[in-house]
Amino acid sequence: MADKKLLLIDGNSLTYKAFFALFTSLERFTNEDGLHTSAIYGFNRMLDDILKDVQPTSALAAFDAGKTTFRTKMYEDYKAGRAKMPDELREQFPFVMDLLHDRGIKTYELKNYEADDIIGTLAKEASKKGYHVTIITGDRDLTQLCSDKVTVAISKKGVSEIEKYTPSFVKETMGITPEQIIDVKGLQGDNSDNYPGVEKVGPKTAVKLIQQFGSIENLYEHIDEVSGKKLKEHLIRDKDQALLSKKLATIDRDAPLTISLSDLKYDGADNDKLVDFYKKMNMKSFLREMEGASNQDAEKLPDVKYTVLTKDNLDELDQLSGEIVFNIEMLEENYHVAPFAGFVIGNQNHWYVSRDIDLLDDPKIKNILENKNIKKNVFDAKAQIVAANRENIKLNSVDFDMLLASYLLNTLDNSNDLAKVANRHNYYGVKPDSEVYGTGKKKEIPADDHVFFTHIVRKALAIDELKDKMIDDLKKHNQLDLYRNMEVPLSYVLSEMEIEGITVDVDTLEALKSKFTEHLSEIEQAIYQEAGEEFNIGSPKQLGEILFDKLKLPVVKKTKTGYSTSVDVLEKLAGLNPIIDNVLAYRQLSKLISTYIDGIKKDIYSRDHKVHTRYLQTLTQTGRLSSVDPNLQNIPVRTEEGRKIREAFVPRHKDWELFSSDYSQVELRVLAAISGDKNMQEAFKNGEDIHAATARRIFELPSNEDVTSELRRQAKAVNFGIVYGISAYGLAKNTGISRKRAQEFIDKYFREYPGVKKYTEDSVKFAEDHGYAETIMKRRRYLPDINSKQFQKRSFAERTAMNSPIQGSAADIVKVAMIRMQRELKKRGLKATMLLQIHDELIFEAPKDEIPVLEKLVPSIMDSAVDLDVPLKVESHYGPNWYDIKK
DNA sequence: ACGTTCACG
DNA sequence: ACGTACGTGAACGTA
Repeated sequence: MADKKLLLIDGNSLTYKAFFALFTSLERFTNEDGLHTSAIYGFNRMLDDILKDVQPTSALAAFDAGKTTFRTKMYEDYKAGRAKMPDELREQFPFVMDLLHDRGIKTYELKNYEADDIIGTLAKEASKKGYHVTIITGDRDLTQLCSDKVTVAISKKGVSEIEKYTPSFVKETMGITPEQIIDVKGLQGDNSDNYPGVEKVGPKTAVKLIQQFGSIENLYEHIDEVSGKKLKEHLIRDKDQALLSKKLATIDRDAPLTISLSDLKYDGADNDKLVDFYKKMNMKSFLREMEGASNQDAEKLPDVKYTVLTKDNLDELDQLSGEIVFNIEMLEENYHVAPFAGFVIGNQNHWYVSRDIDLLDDPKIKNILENKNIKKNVFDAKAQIVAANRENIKLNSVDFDMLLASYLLNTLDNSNDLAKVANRHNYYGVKPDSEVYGTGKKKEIPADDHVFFTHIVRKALAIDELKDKMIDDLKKHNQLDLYRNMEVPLSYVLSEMEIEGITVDVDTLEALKSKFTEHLSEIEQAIYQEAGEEFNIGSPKQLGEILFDKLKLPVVKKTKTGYSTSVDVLEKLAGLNPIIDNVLAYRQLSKLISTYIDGIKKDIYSRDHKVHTRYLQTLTQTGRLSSVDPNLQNIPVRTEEGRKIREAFVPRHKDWELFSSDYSQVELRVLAAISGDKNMQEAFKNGEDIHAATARRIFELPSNEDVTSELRRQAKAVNFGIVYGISAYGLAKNTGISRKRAQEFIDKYFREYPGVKKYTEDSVKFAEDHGYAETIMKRRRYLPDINSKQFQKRSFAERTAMNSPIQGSAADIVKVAMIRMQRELKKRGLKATMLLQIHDELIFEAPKDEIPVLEKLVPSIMDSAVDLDVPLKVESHYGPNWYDIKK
């Protein structure tokens, strides 16, 4: 006889888990009746995985029967004070049960008992009868049911990750046996179930006590052996509570069930009903999977018709007008150099394709692409503009960029794979690139014309199909202005900057390299001397062994894998052994050589001696840009040696100069403006040094007294802390002051800047209510963890809620300035060219005689980019290279 | 592929 | 009791 396998599903817990895992996507999961379906969807995903994994012969889903249970009789406040279940979740429960029935799984609830007890009772009975039992839940407390016959699978983050607990795994992760979980819970209590345990005893202490004494009962028999006077007092005083809490935590394994194991046979789903259910729920991906499973080769992707373009049928394109989809297909991500695989152009009346990119150069196509009256719909406008430019075509009038729109709607929906983005917007008529092209070494353009052309046409069709809906969604978010007047125009600006590139002088890099290399080998020898042996200094592992095992330096911090040897650790050890300073110098030099000399050299194009970075416009969660291949936003500046790297960045013509303008304290000004804090606004309006002004306030210095550099430094740290979403812990750690002192600073700061205090509270509240944070230009960042029960997750989301509007609004401002700047340069016919953006700084190259113009023009455009209640301040510098840029 | 370290705003 | 300052990218060593 086959193995008997029972699957027990904690219905309530998994539905909850699924709902919150997909919380950010709540609005995406609805059916035609307006029913939310996120929890149903997530639940089904988990169910799929666990059914595949376990292959049960019997199954049951248990649910809670209601609020009152035998536990509320024992303790009135059990689970009291819980946040009310959101309506969007409550409405989904009946459908989760329907789903289970259609999938052939019974559901069961029992008055006065919780789902846990049903599961505990059946698990006990089944293991006696020789079943292997798997319990799937989101609740760690159920691990108390683990045994050699019972595995508890806990769904972790998301809907797809689970962790399986066996008795040995419980021991390993928690340090106690499954049976002891209730003892630990008895001592520590449970906040979410609202019972107390023993005062001042948390998880750490509870586990330690139970490891020592085995159980609560035995602990109280040997109460005299407990070390710690206060601890003992608390234990004695709260004894009754501890025993009660243990009882509350204990799952009842003898509940009076009215069903038996023989009722739970599992024979798989009722496929017809399930198809109907998925249709009703608008769950196309599950439908497709079912259809795929029943009919392997008939894929339910749209059939597409297309014409293969040749030199001889280009006249047909005349019929294209109004708006078209256009896509040059590239399999590599760097569109400056990626080989072209082919292209698609057209609309739903007619698609045209070809592998021959040179066709684009024919006026019959070129005129369409350059025609400003024909709207272009694309996926990743900047990539398409740059790619078209390689064929000497100006791709005018991009109207819809599916990637950009998706990113603005939700910064997390920014995959470079069109199919993934389409799926996020409930469109499934296109395969992921990986399925058509393969991945890694095997990635290639399909040799079969039909396979390749069908795929790129389906991609084009997806863009066309999704345009109206996504534009409409932008409207609903109030983001149409952000999309049309900021991000799309910016794509053009960035493409021009990338195409232009910045010149790098290789000889300067080489000269620096030989200097650095010489210095490096001296330091290397010194380190070997001091260590008494040769080793790989670049290996944190070997370095750790030398410093902490051989030289016996004190261990300050550990990482997951061993000793930490990071800068802040080494700086604490600096006085103890001269080797430390040498290691720091070694690290700095090898970083400069590998990343900024050898690294940059790899990215220089031989054709023009320039680097052409790509700005990623749809990556960061705040709205900033990032820069890759190479990253030009982190070229060294803070140390003199590193700064020298900047000598190699030069204007493209002799006698030209580099010109740079940067915002001064833009983030603090944004904070002053959006918080409305009068005191901080006043300081900026009076042109004060904000860090000094802050120091005067928090240290209560007379207004005419000079601020010492030390006090200014401390005030600056607090200002930074505020921008990052302050906590006493973080401020203390970063500045080296005590946590108490840090808290005093923060308190004083908030008294002096009450508007800022209100801002921090309001921005958290806004995120809690709306689920996202927002910038001055309506850029959004969703914060799913803002209502998390886990302190760490929630705290992080709260800091993000404070920081994102600040960092994001600053990013908005720079973007506006860039667009206006580019227009102004063109309008005035200047030769000056915008080359780089480094978050709060714009860098140009220009003939010397245009420098006086730029000195006036750039700051005036930057400081008037937006209208705030606080003035923006801009400073400018120029010189013959990026290093010698001076006032 | 992942973690650590370090470069920038 | 919890234990992180916000946002990035590249190189390297280790698995």
